[in-house]
Amino acid sequence: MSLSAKYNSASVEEKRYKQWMDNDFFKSSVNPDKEPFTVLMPPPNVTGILHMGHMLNITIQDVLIRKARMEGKEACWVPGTDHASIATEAKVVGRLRERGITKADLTREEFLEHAHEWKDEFGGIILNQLKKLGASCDWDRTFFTMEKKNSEAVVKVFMDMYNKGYLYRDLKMVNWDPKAKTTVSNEEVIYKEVDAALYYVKYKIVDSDEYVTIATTRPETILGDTAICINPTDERFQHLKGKKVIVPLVNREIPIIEDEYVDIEFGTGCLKVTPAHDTNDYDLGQKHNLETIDILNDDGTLSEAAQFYVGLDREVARKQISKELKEMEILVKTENLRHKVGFSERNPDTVIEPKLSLQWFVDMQKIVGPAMENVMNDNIQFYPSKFKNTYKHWLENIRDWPISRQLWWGQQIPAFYYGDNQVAVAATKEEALAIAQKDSGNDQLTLADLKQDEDVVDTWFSSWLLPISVFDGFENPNNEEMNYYYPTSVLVTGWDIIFFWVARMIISGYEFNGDMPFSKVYFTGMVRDKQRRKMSKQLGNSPDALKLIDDYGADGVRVGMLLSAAAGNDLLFDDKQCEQGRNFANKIWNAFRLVKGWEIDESLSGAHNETAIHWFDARYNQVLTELEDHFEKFRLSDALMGVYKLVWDDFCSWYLEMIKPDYQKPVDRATYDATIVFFERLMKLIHPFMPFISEEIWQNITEREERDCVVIAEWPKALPFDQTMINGADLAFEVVSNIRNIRNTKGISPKTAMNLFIKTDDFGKYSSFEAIIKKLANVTDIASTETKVDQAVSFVLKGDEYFIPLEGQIDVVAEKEELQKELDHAKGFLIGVNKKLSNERFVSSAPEKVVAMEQQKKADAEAKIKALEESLASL
RNA sequence: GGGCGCUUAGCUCAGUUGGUUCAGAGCACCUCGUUUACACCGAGGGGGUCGGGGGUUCGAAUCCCUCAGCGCCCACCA
Repeated sequence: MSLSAKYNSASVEEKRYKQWMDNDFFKSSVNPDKEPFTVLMPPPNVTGILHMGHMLNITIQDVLIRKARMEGKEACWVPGTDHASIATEAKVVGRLRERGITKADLTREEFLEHAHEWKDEFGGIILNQLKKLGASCDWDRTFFTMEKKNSEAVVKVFMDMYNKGYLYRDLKMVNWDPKAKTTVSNEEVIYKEVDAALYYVKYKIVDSDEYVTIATTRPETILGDTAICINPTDERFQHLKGKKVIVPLVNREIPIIEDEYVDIEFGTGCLKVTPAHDTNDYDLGQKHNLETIDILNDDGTLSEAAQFYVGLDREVARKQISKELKEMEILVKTENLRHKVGFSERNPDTVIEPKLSLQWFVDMQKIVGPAMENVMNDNIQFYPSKFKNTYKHWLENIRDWPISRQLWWGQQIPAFYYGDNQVAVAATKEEALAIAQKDSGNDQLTLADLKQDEDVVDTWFSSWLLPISVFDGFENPNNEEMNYYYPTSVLVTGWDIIFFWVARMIISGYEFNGDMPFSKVYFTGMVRDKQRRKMSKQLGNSPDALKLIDDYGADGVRVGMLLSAAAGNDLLFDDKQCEQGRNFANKIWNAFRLVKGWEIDESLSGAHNETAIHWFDARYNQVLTELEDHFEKFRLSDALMGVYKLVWDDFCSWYLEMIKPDYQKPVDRATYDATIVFFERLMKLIHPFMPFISEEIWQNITEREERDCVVIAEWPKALPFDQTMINGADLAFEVVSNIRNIRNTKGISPKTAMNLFIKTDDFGKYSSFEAIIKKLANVTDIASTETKVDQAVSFVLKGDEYFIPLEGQIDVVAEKEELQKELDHAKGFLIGVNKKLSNERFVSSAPEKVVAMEQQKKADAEAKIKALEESLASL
């Protein structure tokens, strides 16, 4: 069989993924004999496409799931997609607009038809992309947040919370997205610093020729002013108390009120109050019984109530009004002001308006208790733990959650109104009617008297239930799957949705199922570009994920993502990292090619390569031990790097070079078999990180049964390892490196054989490594020597002295210089060690181990100095 | 305005309770190499007084204080 020198990822990936699927390796069912390992995938938006954040997130989950599966756990990874109410609706509206249709022209039903059409067209594309990455989900469990099971959960929870008094409907200041024309929660508002103008406008005082000047960034809201406010302690404005002013343009008389809230230092010290369009102003309005004039329509244009500029967008109106004020000569001046303005998370160019609105809210205070406690006491562990602080801060200051959205794409609120704004909350209109009749004592009410709330719930009101709803825990509490899979094992998600999702899932887990939804949370960082900019479509700095897979292979991309992904740290994405991953795959592939090319000579008997085999076995177990520790702490990049070096350095550079037969010579059976076993063991370690190439090699390194796949192979157990062997090899490797270095500096070809003499107290310790040193450093003979060797280059390691005779090639002067340099360094080192050891306080306070170590250092240094001095003297 | 975090080699970062292996890794870089698995490679090598200053200690990248710079989150200042 002839294998290409380049690993061809494309031809392998599809074939192997199909094999796994055909054998149902990713399927999971309740199995009491096994420990469950459950992961709920943070569902990507149903119409989304794969981006770098998904790649990172999915890769990490897949690594954890695959390892757990190999460890014999019942690995269950539940995939799904989110209906993403506001985002998807925005996309659908955009598409309709392209076709010349506006949402207002459609009925709810018609609109939903378009939305479903869109979903059917684009939905699920992303799930297929995840497969390309190798995601080993139980696809039979694929959920969609708007499917029946999840919708019913939402309705059930809504009713439950309403009945418990955790939900209420109220007229409050909310964040309004004028583009999507819906309320959004605080978490959906992104504050950005922008340069704005601060307008100074004077208002005429009633029955006086005087004016009072206010400062505002939003002159258009003047039309909704219902008071001017001063600080009662402000010396400058004592004479204004009890007076009234006239609002420009609309010529409305409004009072001057007093409140401590006003900052004397800011602007003019006079504040105009617009209760309908500012949270603080609203509070002032409540406190001082002010009229509320809402001058904005839902789409952000001025309303009839504004009287002027009706129908004009507020931002355009601002400019025109400021111009008009100037013409009226009541615009005193404008200043530049840099301040923060809230934008919509989903429509990043849209400024969020504070708006007074009747909405459904969750009274969060009533349900946060266990969520706080169980994270703080580490019942639920955060990785990295620093996010506990962020979490704590948010919970401590938690606000009520506005959950109604003025959208159609989503779960419609199960509230039915009748009579004089009375409400019945129920799953169906019929049930609502019964409640309504009972509550109102009016059995004349009919279905026609009930009207269901037009709004839908916030997307997150559906996703916060997922850990329970995906296992049908609302419809059938305590069902078999809930009992087995819940709580899930680990949640892997970005820190940016810690409030949106993580915190709320924890709250709902305790509230609705009495237990945590997961025991560990691994927070991934944000994927940024080399300049630390967040990857985004607008910037065009996000690479095409599928193209990356084409270019570097899924395994290569996974390695690329993982190498720089310490938990919680943002990672700076660079193609270079994927290239490294691809190169690694290629390296593995070629090691495989080498071994596959060997001929076995069954007649070669006796001990061959025993040391090499014994050594690599020890190293393998050493690295495996470290690996388990890294996994324990979710240090996946360290874990991968450990495997990377074990394969590349220990296995390829040392082990294979040690045992490699001469050109076109056969290998003995024992060495061959040991090498195949090592390959199998290495493929197991690689598999969670690089599933495809590990499977391909697993299948081809030896004969396999149909279902004998590395994906379900048993994860190796870390065994005790021979540290003495590892130390011995380290010394031998150092000798080899020193000799190679001599070749390099002296310009001696690796093909020129040399001899090695060692001056040591214990020549026996080299016996195991003699053959290895000879082979790797191209040394013909290794001999012990009592004295120094003339006409030789020397080096010293751990008190032993090594000589390479190089007659006629020794530059005595240069050699002397080098030895002298080394000697000086050793002497300096010795002085330092002696100083430490002669310090009584050090000797008496430091632990014995540390002192002993220093003494060993001293002995080593002394031996080295002695050897160097001898060499120097004889040159 | 509150809170959190960061500053270690050219770049990205590890350094767990202060003490073998503490100054590391990967990449990049330099030199050499058309060696019979791999140039997506091999061999070798050079880079940092751990942001500045002070303190605690026998001993500090690690603990404390302080200064400087950077990043993030939360919060209604017009």
